[in-house]
Amino acid sequence: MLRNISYNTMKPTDSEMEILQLLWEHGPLTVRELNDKLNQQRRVGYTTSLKMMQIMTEKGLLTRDTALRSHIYAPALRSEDVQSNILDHVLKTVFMGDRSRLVMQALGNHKVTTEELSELKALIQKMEEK
Amino acid sequence: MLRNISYNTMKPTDSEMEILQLLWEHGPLTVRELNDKLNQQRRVGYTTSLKMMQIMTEKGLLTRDTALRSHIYAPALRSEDVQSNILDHVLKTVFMGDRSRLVMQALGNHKVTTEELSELKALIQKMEEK
DNA sequence: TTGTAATTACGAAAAACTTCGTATATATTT
DNA sequence: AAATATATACGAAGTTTTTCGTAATTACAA
Repeated sequence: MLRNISYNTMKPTDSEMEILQLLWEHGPLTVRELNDKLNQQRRVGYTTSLKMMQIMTEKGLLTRDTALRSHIYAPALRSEDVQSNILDHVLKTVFMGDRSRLVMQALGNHKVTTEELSELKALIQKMEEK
Repeated sequence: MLRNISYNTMKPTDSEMEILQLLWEHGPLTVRELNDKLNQQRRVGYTTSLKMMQIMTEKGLLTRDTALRSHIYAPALRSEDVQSNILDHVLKTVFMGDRSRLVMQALGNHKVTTEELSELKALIQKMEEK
């Protein structure tokens, strides 16, 4: 079956995100290694992880090195790019494009550390300069 | 078939979000009315909208008034609550809980209006006071 | 080298989501 | 009242996602 490449690539499912997060965090892994880490979070069969990673490779979410018997998988995209695309999608579909409402929602109702606050102020400063 | 109530209720699918957005925007609607509005965005059959709305009612995403022949559907949840829950979910699964990174991502790479900037500064002000 | 363990490939079942056809009931019109 | 239009209910097909079993292949160990 043919799988989508470009558009859907940018909004992985929750299960795909789990795998991507582990690869971003730990670097390229074999199926065995990834499945072990995944099983520290929840129970998943080995062939399930294998199949997921094969499909994600078809979709262009992962790349793999087949030089050795145990293939080594890596994310095909930078985490920032995937994050940015998902956020854009949420912005459109959930917040109807109202970016400041999204930001308010993200900040409001939660305590923000002083460190985060100064980061934010710095960012705002930089924006005002332009 | 049994449908999930509480947890999945809070993260509607994209199609469900389309319907919720229209109801939040225009208030309670009949299937006919909603389907008409939906068809201003894309082509959807009447019974498709009907079925979606029935399922969403089962899930607890919508309520309906069956007093008249044409049932009237309304969102069961406030948009802020759904937005907040989706954002929390994205925060966990996509940003690994790093809230300030999410905010930076939402602000960065996009031009922000001066109006949005002052809103933001006001919010930060309020946070610093606590 | 023969058997055991580990790996990939493949297919398919199960579950969730999306779409719509058909049947049935209810109202409206002529 | 009969024909026509409109609504809901129901079932099911088509898609996508998730899960895993089995077979085939490759390495390792006795």
